[in-house]
Amino acid sequence: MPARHDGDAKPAHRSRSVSSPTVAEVAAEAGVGKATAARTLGNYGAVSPEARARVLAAAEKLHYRPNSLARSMTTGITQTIGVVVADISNPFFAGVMRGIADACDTTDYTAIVLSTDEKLAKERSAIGVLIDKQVDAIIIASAALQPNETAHILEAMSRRIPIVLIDRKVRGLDLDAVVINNRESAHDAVRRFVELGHRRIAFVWGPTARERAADRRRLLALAESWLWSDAERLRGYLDALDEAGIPFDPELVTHCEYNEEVTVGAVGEMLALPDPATAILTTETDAMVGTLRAIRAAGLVHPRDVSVIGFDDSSWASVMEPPLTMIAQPMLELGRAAAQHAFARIAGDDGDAVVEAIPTTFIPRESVASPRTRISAADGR
Amino acid sequence: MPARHDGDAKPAHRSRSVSSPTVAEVAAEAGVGKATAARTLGNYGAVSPEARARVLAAAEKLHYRPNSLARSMTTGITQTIGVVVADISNPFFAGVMRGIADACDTTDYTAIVLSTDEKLAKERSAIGVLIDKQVDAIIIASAALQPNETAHILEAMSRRIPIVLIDRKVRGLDLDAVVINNRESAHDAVRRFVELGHRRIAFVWGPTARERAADRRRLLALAESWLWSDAERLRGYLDALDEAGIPFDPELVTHCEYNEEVTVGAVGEMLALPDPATAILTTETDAMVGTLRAIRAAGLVHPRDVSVIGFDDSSWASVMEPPLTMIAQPMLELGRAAAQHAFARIAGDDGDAVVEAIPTTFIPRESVASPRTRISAADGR
DNA sequence: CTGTTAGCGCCTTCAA
DNA sequence: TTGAAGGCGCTAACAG
Repeated sequence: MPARHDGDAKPAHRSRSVSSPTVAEVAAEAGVGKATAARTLGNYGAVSPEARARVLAAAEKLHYRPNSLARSMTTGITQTIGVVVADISNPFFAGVMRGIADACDTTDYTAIVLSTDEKLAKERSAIGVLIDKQVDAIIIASAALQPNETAHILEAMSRRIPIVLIDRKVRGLDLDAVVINNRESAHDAVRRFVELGHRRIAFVWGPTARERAADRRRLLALAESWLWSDAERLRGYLDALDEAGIPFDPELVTHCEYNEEVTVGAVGEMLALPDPATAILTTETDAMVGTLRAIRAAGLVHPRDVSVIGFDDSSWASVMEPPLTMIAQPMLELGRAAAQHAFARIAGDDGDAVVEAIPTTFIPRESVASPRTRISAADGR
Repeated sequence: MPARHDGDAKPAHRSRSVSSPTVAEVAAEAGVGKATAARTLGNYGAVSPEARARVLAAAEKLHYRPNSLARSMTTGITQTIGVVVADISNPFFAGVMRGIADACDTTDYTAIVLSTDEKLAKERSAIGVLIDKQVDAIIIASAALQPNETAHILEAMSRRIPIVLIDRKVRGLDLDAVVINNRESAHDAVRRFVELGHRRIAFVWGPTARERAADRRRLLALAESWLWSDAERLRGYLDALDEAGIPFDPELVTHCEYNEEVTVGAVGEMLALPDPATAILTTETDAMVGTLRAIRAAGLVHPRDVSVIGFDDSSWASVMEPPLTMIAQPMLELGRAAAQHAFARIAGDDGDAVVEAIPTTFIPRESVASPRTRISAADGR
């Protein structure tokens, strides 16, 4: 015990170094007990105003900053929430992240972000990292489709970490979720096409097709194996078709595999049909960009030859010629709301899981018009 | 000392609960000392293969997971890096963030993101948060312009936290920096205009003007008070003008205040000049979108009436009619490179600060052409 | 209201 | 190589 009887060997060795002062040092400076200093510095417990003032003054003088690691270790609270998304560079998730970040710095929380590229393996390891980091809550846009793919989420739940789903619900998971009203939004867009007289309405969406659904029922069955948000949009599309008594035509539902090039080809075929599409709803930016390229490649012009509406507004949409009618998603609100739910759970709220559906905003511009007479489209050029 | 002589009172009370097993528990299970278990679990020190195997088996059996907080507290290493940007929802920073995140999950680091909205106050508090969280390094796109605005960064440096600047250098700070070759990129773009015969070349950029610079020298002086990256682009623009012997005209340098609406107005004026701009270089997305709107509002068409080139490519640029010629920034590479520098510093590299300039990619499309004869532009419509 | 005394789970001397 | 013991900075439980 060499340093034992040399009372201040260690303090002396460190107190003048770069490292921050500790509660004990502040207490000494203030002439109070360690606990009293700790109480005022961590503001908990009760301290006399007088002692409190002395401690605060000492802390100020010594430039005291609490060691958050030590604090977290004893309290189990890290003031950190983990965010798991497909891709932080995707404008949608970037917007969501911003919303979460805003909510965080209002409440002195801090956010850790992890991207999964929709890969379950990466998602699993992301959850592992967050558990190890002992985040106080997790907000996740999960790529899990089936209940048997949710083990990692259940694991986090079993450790009593509050979890909030964002953008997508996951089957079999009874958790808070913040989503947009996908189904209604798609339904509404298609209805607008219908009202203008369109009957050949196409749906250009993300998921990769494993097979081409021959009929409506089959398609809906397959939808179970796609991201919830995509499936909902498909349902909305079908809802509107039903409502208008328009039969489902598999040739008008085109998979773009979340890829612009694939979209160009797929939409090209759709436009070359004997009875081509006269209106197109796209579910994401790449799909819209690909669709526009396909329209142009076919020598057509929107909205004269084809009307288009797309999910995910962007400032670019307003300078297209003509400007594009879009469905804007409230990304910031989505993120903020998710964070609020997370905070509520952290605070102890153990009520039933709540699903919050935030509405999109329909932004009418000029890419939608009545269909041209079929004749001109068939032999026009 | 109530629990003192009751050897396992506490362990018994917790070992079967939800909390993870500790090194001590693993050690007990493996029948070795705590230190030996700790050594193999934290893989440091030397352990006999035999003991090691037993410990690993025990850890496996008990589902041991190290408590990263406890580990961080004793080692001072958090395996976390902090990222401070203006706005994580801005596609540029979102891309940079993705690059950083990719580098992080290759190296088992984790990233915390904070947005500042270019506000120094928020930046200061962000740095404070990161210091408190004890991140191992900080990557920052600082809004600091003058050496006297860098106290918070110096503070972090004094705590020996490695710092890497990204996107912008900061005057007075001798730190690693990863940026793009702004000046050369702008110079190159303007030179292309010149080569096609343009003489009335405009520069539409972000910063808010405090005053309208009357001449070249004054403008450069003012540039000191703008973000480094913006100032560099301006210099590149002026370089090209000099090279071509084109006199600087203050009416062709328009401030858009990072705002689309402002841009529309400013560019509108520029297009209404007696001797209007025939080519425009924009420094960011909002500026480009605003410029396109202004061009259209003036009843003009690109590139016939005005040629345009802009910084920050986007998939939308390719579907504009005609497609836009753009300067693409390597966002992912920027992020990755910054992370690499951070890791190197964490690993102990204490060489001189290095500035890495990553080149942009010029993407020629169809928004650039030779200027029309002045006459038609002057009284055309 | 206050100070004393224990830990939190880990890494790290140190002596064996 | 190994184990015992001490300490990181903080909160928490308990007397006073």
